[in-house]
Amino acid sequence: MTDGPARAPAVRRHNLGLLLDALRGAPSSRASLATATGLTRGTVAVLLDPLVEAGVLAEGVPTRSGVGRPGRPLWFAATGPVVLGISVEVDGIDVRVSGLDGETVLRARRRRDHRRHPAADVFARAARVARELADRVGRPVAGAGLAVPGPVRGDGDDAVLLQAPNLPLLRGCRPARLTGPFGTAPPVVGNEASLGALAHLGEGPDFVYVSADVGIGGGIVLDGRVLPGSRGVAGEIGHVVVERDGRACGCGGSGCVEQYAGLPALLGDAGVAAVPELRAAARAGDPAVLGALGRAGSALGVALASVIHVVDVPAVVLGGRYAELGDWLVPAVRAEMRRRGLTAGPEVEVLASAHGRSAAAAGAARAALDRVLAEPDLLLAR
Amino acid sequence: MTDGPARAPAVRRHNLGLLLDALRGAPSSRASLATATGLTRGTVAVLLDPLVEAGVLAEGVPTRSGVGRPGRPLWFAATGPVVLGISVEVDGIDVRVSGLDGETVLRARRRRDHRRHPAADVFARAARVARELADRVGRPVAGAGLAVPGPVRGDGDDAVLLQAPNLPLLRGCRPARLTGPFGTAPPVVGNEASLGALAHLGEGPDFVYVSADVGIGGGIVLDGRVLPGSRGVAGEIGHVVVERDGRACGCGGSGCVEQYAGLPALLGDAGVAAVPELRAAARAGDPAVLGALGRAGSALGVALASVIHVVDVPAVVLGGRYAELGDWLVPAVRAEMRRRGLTAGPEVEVLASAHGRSAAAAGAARAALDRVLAEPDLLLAR
DNA sequence: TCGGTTAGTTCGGGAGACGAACAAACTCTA
DNA sequence: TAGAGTTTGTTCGTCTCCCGAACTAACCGA
Repeated sequence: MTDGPARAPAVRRHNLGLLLDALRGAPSSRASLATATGLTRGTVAVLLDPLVEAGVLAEGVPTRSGVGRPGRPLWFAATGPVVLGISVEVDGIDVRVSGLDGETVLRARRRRDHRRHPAADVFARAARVARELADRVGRPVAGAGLAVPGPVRGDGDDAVLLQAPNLPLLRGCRPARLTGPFGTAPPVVGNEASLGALAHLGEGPDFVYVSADVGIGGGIVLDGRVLPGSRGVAGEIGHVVVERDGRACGCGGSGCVEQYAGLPALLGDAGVAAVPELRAAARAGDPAVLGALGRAGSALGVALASVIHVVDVPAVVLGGRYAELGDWLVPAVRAEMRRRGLTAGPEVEVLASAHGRSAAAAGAARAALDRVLAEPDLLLAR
Repeated sequence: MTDGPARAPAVRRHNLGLLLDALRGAPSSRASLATATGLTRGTVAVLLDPLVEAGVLAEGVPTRSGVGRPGRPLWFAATGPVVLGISVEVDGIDVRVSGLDGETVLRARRRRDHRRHPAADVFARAARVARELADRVGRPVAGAGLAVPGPVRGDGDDAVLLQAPNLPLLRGCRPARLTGPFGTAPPVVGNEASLGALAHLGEGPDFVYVSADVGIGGGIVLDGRVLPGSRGVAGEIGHVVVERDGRACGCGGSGCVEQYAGLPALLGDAGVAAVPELRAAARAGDPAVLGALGRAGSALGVALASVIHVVDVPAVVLGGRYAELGDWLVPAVRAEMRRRGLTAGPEVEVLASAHGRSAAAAGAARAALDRVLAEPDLLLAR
């Protein structure tokens, strides 16, 4: 409701969003929803009854609890609409189907090298895979989120993928037009790291997410929303400087964290070829590998100290391939940040992502869910 | 309208805010406001007539323009309510009185060393000075903004000044309770650098503001609002790292920009005692001083490159004492950012503040104005 | 002087939330 | 076991606020 005049329906939409948001936590009766949201019991009934009618919400038997007439709990129906999270990656497609309560219903990963395929082909295929999965679930689709491997500007059908370092053929395309709509609306399109951040909202409404893949990406979540940036490239934490006259970087600068804590740098420093190997050596106690991990974590800690001084969030989540290396990186990052006046633990928490490589699809589903619950008409349109 | 249920009055408030916002630009007739906002002519009249009645808005004579009945322009009355911007600083109080159109009506600076005075005394005096100024203007006060020299957590009466490096006696106080309300509401309380940023909204809705005084402060403005931070200390750009093993900093870390581009570092490097002297020497072409300015600007550019990679804004404004040194700092900052892949000019603009030392009071007035226009009931309450 | 056009006002209607009243369902107590 | 007390869900009248259409007012041009 940032722009444009408000009319009566906007009030309904707002209040319905409030109710669905409250319902996200646990099943509740109309009366408890009323006290939770500040609405009247009557209003709650008027707003939710159409959704019960439409099969979006299910109504349980009265649950006795203390004195008075017991309330009948409402929850998101197990046969009601779902949202899709779709992540288009260099080497495949990752899809997740979630219920409106956020629970994962089904997930799948299809491996395929996308580097030689044109944008229309890649996104059409992604959409097909996602729709097949939804068909298998047999529940209507209320919306979708689409994670893409590069910065995005604009929203919905007009969203354009500005560049894609690892998939040059996708550059400049409009992903939502290539997939078509899901339910009645185009998918929410976002950068994979930005959307990946959203998968970690359980950690709180404010945090920084840093994810390593080929480069270092990230997302900054403030008040439950990802910082978009005016050109769609916010959260490029890989190019935060840790040493002004340090190693040359592909961006043209020198001393960017990516050159110290990026996967290529880390693997090179450790003298191994791939992450699983690195993990195994670290677990075996290889001192050279442990040293490399400590140095990478320390560089990351320097960069994150800068970031946190700027955006002031109380938590850091390490994701992507970093998640697999959390046992060694997290302590190193913590130590460096503590050294820089940010008391890790009570003040700034540092932790490894529990999602790992599927964070983008999970976050895309979450973005779709947020959209649908904020725009509940999408649930009744079909 | 982030939280809580929406009722009919919220719609009115929203739409009235929309109208006043549209009116901020230039006088407009009811009909043109209607087309600008998407409301009906009738609705515009219903919403604005009480404000005309109350003397907040003034109505002009019909202005003939083309065919048809000419509209009667409305604007913020020159005798209507004003907002106050108050900045409490180490060495004095800066106050600005602004009309609802944002025009400055009156300003004043009272010098006084605050270091030995307790918080209650300092803020009571600031409030008295501000109220005196408002009395002299003879227009009612609709609201105020209060800039304080340290990080702030909370809002309104509950806002607490977490610390004040240069005025230790103010630490932990609740400024809004010490000044009392202005109009019917407590002042908007914010950090001087955060609010100072708001003074530069003319440059666009998204930018980074960096201000040097004793330390380096800053504010990040996104979509016209200052990033608050979860602990009230967002925008601490002074502690962005430029050289991980560089000079030790008071924050406990090492290599923070503040140690390279802060005023003490800059003056020490240049071998002069104060900013005016520095300016004079630079203007005279003193090579040592020019070198020091170049080095400081370059360090600042490194830090700002990091910041911009994180928050992705298209402009940087140098304020505080930096503003006076813009002629030499701006080119150095630009050069360093360009070197790091951020094309200064078209992509990221770098410029010096036109407000200089009065930015905090100006920004505080702007914050108050935004609050009042978003909550137009404040205009009718008195 | 009379259409054409735009501005401002008035009035009926609709959307949506509130509050009070009421029926339903359960617990507790005498 | 009956009734009092309590809480839930529903219904209905009322209020606020907006829209759209109709009407009057004011100005231009032929």
